[in-house]
Amino acid sequence: MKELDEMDLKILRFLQENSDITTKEIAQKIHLSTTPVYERIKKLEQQGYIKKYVAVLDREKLDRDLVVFCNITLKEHSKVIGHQFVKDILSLKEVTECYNVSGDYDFLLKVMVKDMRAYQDFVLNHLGEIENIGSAHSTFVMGEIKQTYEVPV
Amino acid sequence: MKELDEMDLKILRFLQENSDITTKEIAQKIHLSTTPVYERIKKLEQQGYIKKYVAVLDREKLDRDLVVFCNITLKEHSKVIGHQFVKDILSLKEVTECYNVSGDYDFLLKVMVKDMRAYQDFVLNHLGEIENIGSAHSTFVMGEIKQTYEVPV
DNA sequence: ACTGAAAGACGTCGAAT
DNA sequence: ATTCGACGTCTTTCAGT
Repeated sequence: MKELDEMDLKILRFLQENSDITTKEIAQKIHLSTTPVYERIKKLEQQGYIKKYVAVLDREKLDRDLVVFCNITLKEHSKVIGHQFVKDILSLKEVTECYNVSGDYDFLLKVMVKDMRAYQDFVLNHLGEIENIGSAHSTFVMGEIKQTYEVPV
Repeated sequence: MKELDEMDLKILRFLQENSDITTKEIAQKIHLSTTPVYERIKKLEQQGYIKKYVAVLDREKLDRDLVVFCNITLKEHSKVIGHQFVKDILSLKEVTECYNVSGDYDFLLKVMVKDMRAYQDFVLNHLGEIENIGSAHSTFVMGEIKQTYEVPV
C-alpha cells in the first residue's frame, strides 16, 4: 500500500467504478499519456491490488427479488464442526456472502433468492440439511439504499 | 427475464465471474461463433441485465482491514426524517452498503475502515453527526468465508 | 518516469450462406 | 446461427527526453 501514489489511487477509483473505461480516457482525466497509465494498471494487477474484473448484473431483472441477511449460531464450536459448516455453506449458490462475526451469532449470511417461497425452501431444504446449526434469524431487506462493491480509497 | 435462454445465462455466468474473457473465448466454451455471442452480450447490456463492468480491488492490500455490519434504529420514522438519514448516509464513503431492513433495527450498514481506531472515529464523528439515530449496534467481521458480488443464475 | 509514435491484436459490424 | 472479412480503436511496445 505504501508504494501507491495519488495517481495510482485515482486510477483505482476510476476502474472500480467502471472498468470499461479505456487507458486513454483515464490518461486524459489524470493528465498523463497512455503509457504510464497502462504500466500503472499492469503493476496494480500484478501486485494484486486489482483482483479481477467482473460484470455487475441486475438482480431484479434476473428475478432475484428477495435479499435476506441470515444470522446463524452453531450448536458446537469445534474446529472440525466449523470447517464442515463452512464447506456446506460454500456449496449453496443462494448464499452470496458468508462472514464469521462477533456478537450474538456465529455467522452472517447474505442470501439471494427469487421470492419468499424460494426463501422458505432455502431455509427448510438447504439450511435445514446442514448439521449443527443451532439457530437461524432472518433479517429481510426491504430497500437497498446503497449497494457498491467498491473499497473506499 | 423470460426471454433469456440457457446460452444467455451461461454468458452471464462467465461475465460475472470474469469480464476480462474475450468474446472468442466465451464462444468456444459454449460452442458458438463470436458474432452471436457478441450480439447476445450487447443485447444483455442494452436491456440492463448487465449494469456495468468494474474492477474488484483487494480490500486488505488497500489497508481496509476492518469490516463492520452496523445496525441502526431511528428515533422517529417520518418520511422526511428517513429521507434526511438516507441523504446523510450516502455521503459517508466508509459505508459501502446500506439497506432498509425488517426486524429489530431500521437500517443495516456495511462499513469498511482501516482499523478499530478508524471505526471509532467513524462512529463518533461521522455516524454521531447524523440526526435522529436512536441506536447503533456493531457486528464485527472476523473472517470472510465467502464474498461474491454474483447474482445466482 | 513521462511523451509520442508505431505495430499489432481484438472488438465491432456488415455481407453472404 | 455461422463464417468471412474489413475497419477502427485500443492495447502494447519502443525509441527518445
